Amino acid sequence: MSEDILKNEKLAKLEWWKSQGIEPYGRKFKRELIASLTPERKDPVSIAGRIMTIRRHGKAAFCDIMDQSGKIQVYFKKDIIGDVLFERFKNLDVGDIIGLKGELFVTHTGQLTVLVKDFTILSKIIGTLPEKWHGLKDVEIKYRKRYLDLIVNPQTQNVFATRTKIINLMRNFLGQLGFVEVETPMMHPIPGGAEAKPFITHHNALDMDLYLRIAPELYLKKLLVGGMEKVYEINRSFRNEGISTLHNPEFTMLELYSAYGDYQEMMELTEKLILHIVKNLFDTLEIDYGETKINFQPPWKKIYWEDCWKNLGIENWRDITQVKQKFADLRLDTEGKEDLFALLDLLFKRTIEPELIDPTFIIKFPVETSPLAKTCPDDPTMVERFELYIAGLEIANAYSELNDPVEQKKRFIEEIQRPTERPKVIDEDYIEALEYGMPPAGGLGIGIDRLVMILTNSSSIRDVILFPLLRPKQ
RNA sequence: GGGCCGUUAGCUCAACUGGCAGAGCAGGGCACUCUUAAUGCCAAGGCUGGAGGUUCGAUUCCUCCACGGCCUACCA
Repeated sequence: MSEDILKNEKLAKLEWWKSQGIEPYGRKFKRELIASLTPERKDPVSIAGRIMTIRRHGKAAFCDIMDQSGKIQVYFKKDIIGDVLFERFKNLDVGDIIGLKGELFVTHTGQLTVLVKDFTILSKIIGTLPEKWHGLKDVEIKYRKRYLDLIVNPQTQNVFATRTKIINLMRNFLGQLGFVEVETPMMHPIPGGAEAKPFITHHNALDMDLYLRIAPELYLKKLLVGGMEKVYEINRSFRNEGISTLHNPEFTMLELYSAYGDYQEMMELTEKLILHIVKNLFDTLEIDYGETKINFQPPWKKIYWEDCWKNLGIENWRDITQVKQKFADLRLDTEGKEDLFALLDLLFKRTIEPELIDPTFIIKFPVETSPLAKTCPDDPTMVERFELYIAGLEIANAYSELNDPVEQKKRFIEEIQRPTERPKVIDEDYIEALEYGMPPAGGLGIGIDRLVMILTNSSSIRDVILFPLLRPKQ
């Protein structure tokens, strides 16, 4: 059956409704939530929702009506609603949105059902819903037409309800600790706060190029200078890089800063925050993720970054020949990389990262990889920083914030001297802010999309973003 | 950007080594006033993602293109 024919049949029904003097796209309808209905209810009920199935039996029919709270069976009976309404009922389709009034009863098979007394059409479907039994499986259609996915796949509703819950749990946890939620610019004159290729846009009136933010970090720390001591932003950031099961060009992070704290405090906070979420979502601290089980039981494992290399048998990770030798020993391809940190990063990804299933903090990183972090008091070549890994995914990144403006400027200069596709500009505005004195602070970033992936057992970031970026069809 | 795989009816899927493209659901008609993947009967629905090529003959083999998936690269 071609799509046009199906559509024309629906359009004919639409015309039928109009010919009866009924507007098939209705207005406000006073209704109660389907999930609130219980068998004890004796008085008339009023509900609205989408028709998901119709089982016609000549002069009667059963339908399932779904609203966001749930689904209930309703019973249309000709000798109850009369000839006129029953004729209207015949011109309803699966997918139509209706409002109805009736009384609850329980069928012979024990199912709570609304005996319809009156109903009205609120929105006529013209398209055709995907099949009721198998649902919508084609991932391309799921992403492009997320509304269809949401209508027919209850699991999808679940994932996004959980996503919202996670973010709400973050907000109430942080609120209780006295953190203030703020909003900072998403259009930056100079991209900063992370090492990533930015998107460029243009402001006409000011005739200036702007960059979509790659991270809110520098603005949030200006707020620390201003005396806002505990701030966070649940931020959409944008990175002009590849797309994968772990990367969407726009993604959501939690970034927070706590004055007079440090990375140790951030580690405790991270553990408590994620445990707060896990405990509220599940009855257990052990959850399934794909084929593996993740155990969130605290305290979480802590491994020094430097020890990762010792454990691999690399005596001195700064010796690039030892690092290259390890690649050779493990028969791993260096993929043409020559830079020490690029090689270490790759080796970490190949050998260590996949093993970090239960939440694990990797602690203290080389200063070269962390231009915004404070160095360790006992070792100026390393910084007070950690990354949190769960299920082999990098979930969080935090450090003791560098608040020395002179040191910061030096680091920026070193940074732009390394090869990068970013504009070679130092954010003097940020340096100037530091010159007015930023309190020592701990800062933390958590990848919300990835955390949601883990807590909803999703294998692709696209499954936790309502409208992931796809190339336009045709 | 590279490699591999996929694309068949509105949806979910078949079609062996090249031989008339098939089913369930949805939609249409008929019957049916407690069904719930309702049931029974009838009819319809396709340029097999697009463009070329090989062949008597292509959903099937080859080339190119489009879109997607996985891996990989880029990536704090």
